[in-house]
Amino acid sequence: MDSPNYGKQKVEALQAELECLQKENEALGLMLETMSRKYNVLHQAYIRQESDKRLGHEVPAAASKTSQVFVKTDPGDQSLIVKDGFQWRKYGQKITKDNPSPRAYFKCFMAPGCPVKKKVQRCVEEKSYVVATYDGQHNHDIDSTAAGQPLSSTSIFSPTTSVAFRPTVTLDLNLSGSDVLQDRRNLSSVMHEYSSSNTNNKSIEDYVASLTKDPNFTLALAAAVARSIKTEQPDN
DNA sequence: CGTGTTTGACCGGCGC
DNA sequence: GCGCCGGTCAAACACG
Repeated sequence: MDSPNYGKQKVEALQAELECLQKENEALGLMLETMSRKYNVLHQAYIRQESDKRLGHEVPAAASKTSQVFVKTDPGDQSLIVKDGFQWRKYGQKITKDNPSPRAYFKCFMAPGCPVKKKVQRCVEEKSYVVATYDGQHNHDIDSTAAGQPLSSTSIFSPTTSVAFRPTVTLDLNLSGSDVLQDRRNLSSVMHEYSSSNTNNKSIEDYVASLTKDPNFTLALAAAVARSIKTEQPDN
């Protein structure tokens, strides 16, 4: 068992695992950075709203109707299609200054007069992710039969406030009312609970059940979980 | 031929 | 006032 081949295979396996973890870490770092930026924007907006309230001004509620989700896709797939259970009609596409990838504009047409729009753009730093920004609230229910399974084959991270849509796989990383350090703790807490086999948290089990449907996510997560368990329990 | 997508033109907001 | 940029419109085009 201690043959050179066995050692070589072990090194290769560890290198592959390390590479996998590095990619995972890059993606998580990117999301964290985005969340931090979002938090700063939201915090400034919150401060403005509070000062407006003190001055007796009415605060518009429109700001709370925007959400942003990260969707893991095939990096080679340029379609910018996010299956979220709603029916969207593309009405425009633009190249923006801050991102060489085109931004696509969609309107919801599942119900007449539905005001919801979304913008979909490939993430500038992590090409395997697209960022979908939802604007407005649906005036109708989701039709799961209309557009295939909603988001079940993709990995979703929702770093901001959520609107009334139904992601199957959503890590609620709502930033409002918390600080960045708390979000870091929440993120690591989710990963920790994920790695603990004796958890009684039903929602985590639901997450696992949903995420295991995605082979890519399962593969990457399994490596991360294994690494996490080793770190937590070096004796084992 | 009907429906959905593409893409250039246009418009309005914002910063300088 | 001007220019830049993001968002929207609508005619042309593609496809079933």
